Amino acid sequence: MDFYKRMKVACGRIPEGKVATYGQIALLCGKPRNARQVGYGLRCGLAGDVPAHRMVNARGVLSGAASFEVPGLQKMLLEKEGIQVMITDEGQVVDLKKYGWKNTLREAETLAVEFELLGI
DNA sequence: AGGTTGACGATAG
DNA sequence: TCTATCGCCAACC
Repeated sequence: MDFYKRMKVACGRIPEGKVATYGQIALLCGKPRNARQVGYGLRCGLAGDVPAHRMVNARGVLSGAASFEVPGLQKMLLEKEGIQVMITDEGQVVDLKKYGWKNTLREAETLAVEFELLGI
């Protein structure tokens, strides 16, 4: 199984105006304990052209903001999609209750079938 | 081959 | 709720 190829597909499913967590994507990719690899894959561009700005950690923090080309770019992209980004002592944060992607079990299953079909 | 790193996450206290 | 600590694992020295 090619984790990073799966990542590319899974990340592509995150709806505009929503954000997903690293752990959530790892789970969708069939490797629930590989949250760190999701971040690694994005940082190194191993997942190709994906909407990396929609990725936050489990607390809603834009933990990868510093890795974007321009400082503040991730925040800007999110706000352009209607997502409110707050500034707290933890840094730039979004409200997961409001903007977190709540994928259905059906979506997860569909994704799994697709991976099988693609042989990844 | 073995130690370190890190866009993470869960849990105990 | 906040902190400390531990588990995790592919990459990269």
